[in-house]
Amino acid sequence: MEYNFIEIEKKWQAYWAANKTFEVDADPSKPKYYVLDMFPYPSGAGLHVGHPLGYIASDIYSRYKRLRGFNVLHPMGYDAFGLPAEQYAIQTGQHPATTTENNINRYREQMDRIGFSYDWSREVRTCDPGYYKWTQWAFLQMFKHYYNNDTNKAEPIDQLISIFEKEGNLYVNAACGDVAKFDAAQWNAFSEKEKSDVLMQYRIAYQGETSVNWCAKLGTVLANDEVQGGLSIRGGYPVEQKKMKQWQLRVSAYAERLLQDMDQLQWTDSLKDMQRNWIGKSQGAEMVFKVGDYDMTIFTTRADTVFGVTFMVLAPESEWVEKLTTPEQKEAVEAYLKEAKKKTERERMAETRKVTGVFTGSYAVNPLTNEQVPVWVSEYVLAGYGTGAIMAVPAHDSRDYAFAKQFNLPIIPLIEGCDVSQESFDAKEGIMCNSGFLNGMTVKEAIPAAIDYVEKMGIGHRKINYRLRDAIFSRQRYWGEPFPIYYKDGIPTPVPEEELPLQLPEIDKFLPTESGEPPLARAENWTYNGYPLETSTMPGFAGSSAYYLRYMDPHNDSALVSAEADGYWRNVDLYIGGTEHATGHLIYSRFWNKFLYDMGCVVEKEPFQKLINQGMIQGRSNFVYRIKNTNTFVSLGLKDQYDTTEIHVDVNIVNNDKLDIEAFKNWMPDYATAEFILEDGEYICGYAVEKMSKSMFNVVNPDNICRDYGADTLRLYEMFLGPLEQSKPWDTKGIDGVNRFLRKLWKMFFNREGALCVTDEKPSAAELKSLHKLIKKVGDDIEAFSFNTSVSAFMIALNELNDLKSHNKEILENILVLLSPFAPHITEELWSILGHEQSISYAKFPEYVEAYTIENSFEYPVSFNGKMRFKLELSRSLSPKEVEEIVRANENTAKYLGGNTIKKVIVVPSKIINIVC
RNA sequence: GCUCGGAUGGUGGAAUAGGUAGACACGCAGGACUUAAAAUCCUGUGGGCAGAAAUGCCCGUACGGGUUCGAUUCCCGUUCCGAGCACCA
Repeated sequence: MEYNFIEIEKKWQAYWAANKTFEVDADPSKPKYYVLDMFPYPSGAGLHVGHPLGYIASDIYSRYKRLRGFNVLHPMGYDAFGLPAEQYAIQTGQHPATTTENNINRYREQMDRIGFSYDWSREVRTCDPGYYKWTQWAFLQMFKHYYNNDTNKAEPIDQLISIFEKEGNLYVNAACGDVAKFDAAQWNAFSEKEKSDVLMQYRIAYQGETSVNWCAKLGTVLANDEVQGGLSIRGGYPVEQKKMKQWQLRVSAYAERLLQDMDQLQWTDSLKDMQRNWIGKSQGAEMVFKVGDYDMTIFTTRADTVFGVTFMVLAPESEWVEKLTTPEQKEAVEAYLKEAKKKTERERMAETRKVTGVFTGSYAVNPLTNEQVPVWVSEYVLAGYGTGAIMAVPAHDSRDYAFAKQFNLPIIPLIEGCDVSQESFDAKEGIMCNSGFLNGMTVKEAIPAAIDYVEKMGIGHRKINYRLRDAIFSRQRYWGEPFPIYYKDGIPTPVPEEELPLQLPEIDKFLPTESGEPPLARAENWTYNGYPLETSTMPGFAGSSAYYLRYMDPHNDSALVSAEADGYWRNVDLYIGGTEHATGHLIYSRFWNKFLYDMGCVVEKEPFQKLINQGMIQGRSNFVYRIKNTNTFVSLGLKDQYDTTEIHVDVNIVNNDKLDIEAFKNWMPDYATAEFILEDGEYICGYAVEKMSKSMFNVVNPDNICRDYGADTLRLYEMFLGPLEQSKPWDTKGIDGVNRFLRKLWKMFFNREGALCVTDEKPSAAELKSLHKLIKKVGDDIEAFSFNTSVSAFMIALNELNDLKSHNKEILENILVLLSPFAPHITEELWSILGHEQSISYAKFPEYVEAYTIENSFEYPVSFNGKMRFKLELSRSLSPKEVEEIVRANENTAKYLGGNTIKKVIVVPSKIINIVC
């Protein structure tokens, strides 16, 4: 009987689907385990061999947990709203829904071939109205809540309104924008519009004028994590800063909780670091500097350096600029502002070394020295952080230093012995000098001492700042969730919840309108009760922020997730996905979850308990070398003798870096007449590790691998390639090894005639030893996500059993169970051939028995130097005399052991390898 | 610039509460089977030296130091590579 993987895989995939093997229900009698993959955006290119890496890992873990008796929730869906489908629609006129549907079908087909154990009855698609109803619902809840800093949670905005009616906002401590103080009488006298404007400053989902990343080419704003180096991540178009009115989410209100609650998560330190960095907490002080009649507040983390302040700097966008510019400087300042405004973000970055600035003409008074220092304006101060104004200490801040050098401002060193003639001394260490009452203190002492002092003087106070900004939540695009908001006489008003979902309207063209309105403005009757509806749509992260909750209860019409389903499944135990979402999705999702937690909708504070970042699978490109101006190609080893051009060649016509010359000639018409300079009769190609992409001809399609080797081989090989979390290049050439392993396994069950040849006798000690070593290793490795070494362990065990000529049924059955998470199809087939009627998924993970793995254990009481007693546990039997010799031969070791009682010494001939005292 | 991670044979990678470095696999070389090829199986495979051989000795985990009886593993410094952030006061 042959190992016909094509038939076997088709058969069991159909079996699982027909028997609903992997569909689960909440079952309080069993412990739950929730394994989640980051759902994919279904792109037109389909899956390449890198995409399923994480899915395979999570599938192995899910199947493993089932064998361990857990009720495993393992769902999959699609992040289906997004820019590529919309851009494709603009170019071709094809509706994004159609493109998306086609792509999803393709993805599904590809995933099904790999044999995943998803519960497809729970599939979600973010573009499905039944799904985005709850995205819109969550947005409305955020619109209807504000963040109370005293209770440290989101609370209904109605409560805030009743407070306003009673006492205004005088005693309200809430996360909010810029609002003037008012009392109850003033509030009650406000018009509807004024009230709406005030409340807008408090809402968690709010509309506000802000500086945004505007991408003219895409015609939309982008979030900070969608921009990199001044270019949009999608498309790579220039992005500029622009003041616009946008919907935003008050993520910043949750900064501290997002930071604190990370401690309870089992995420990698590097990922936590990335989030900590992004949140960017810094402790410092706000301090008031007098400028004429004004009190100007600045933020600093180095209160100890106030004695070294020699100038002040304002951000160009700061409101102080206008107030402080003197008539004489007006012209110069305005010219500078105009210049700064014109620059895009990208230009600013390119000129990062160039120091620019202008003097306002005003002077501030240093509150500790009473000296006057000039106030400047410069781009290097950001309006969005702190107060948009800083005190400059050139001696101890490199940016202030560069500025001082450029404009010839004084530099006063404040730390004993530091040299600031060439560069600033930024380190927070040393003994203070030139600093009045701080002299003689270390920097670490001086910082709190200085803050205490200014607090006592009433000119400042401790303050914590975060870099984390509120998330811009509107996009000027078509293919996203519409906002359930209409404008009643200019007042943003929510569409009633019971009328959700507010469905995306049909439009004829997907471009912005001629007047620059978003595409939704093209829709006819895009109104609610005659009032205009919001024309922006929500960004990509909206739909992906709570999808893990929806999987728990995907068909519920009356709630995002029922209390029962949420109470049982709680949160994701294991989340697997790429690290690229560290500062996007993984922050937004945590924020979203915390908001729902505040509302009492979910029971867990954090959505993803354990998180594994699978590495990227890169492409391995091959090159041929064409001699310039000829059609002759020279092999790698000889190319240095010629002037050549490196050309990518399709990796599918290269085997072990050897070019299939005939295939190459047929590859492209240009090469039909190509000539070759060979080495040893072969054409050897060069190679490089690059991103897997069509243009580099290095894309390997999983469908082809499944066709040629089978899904089980693909699964094993992807795991065998290296540690899950590490990025590594795909190289098909190693795949024969795992394929051979599966064929060997198959052969152990059948004799030459193809008849089943397993035997029923009791397993031998050697067989049991191999098996139980494997049980231990595989169990430990899966728990540690070290799948590559467990694949090796299977190979070793099989080699051992082969050497023993073992066909023992009991042993083989156990091995099938152990292997079933990795290679589900072949194990199901063999399992059923052995006479089992139920799927192997219902088997139990074998119990490890340590006794089987210890072959020889001897204890030798040995005296050495007349003092020590050795108790030896040996990997083979040795005479006591032999042992003594060995110990004597390792005299240094013996010295080290002096006086201790040795419990265990593992000995190999002539060397001691392990000593346990 | 700051933060984090990494460097082991021809290749992917094993091995760390410090204890036989190179498991497993690919590739390569040789052999068996075959008219031949494929497939399969067997043997060898870090480098150097000695030996007819079994084998023995020396060197070796990016580089330089340190701790230790013993370091791929821990500490300090250097180089290179990768990822993230980027004027966050």
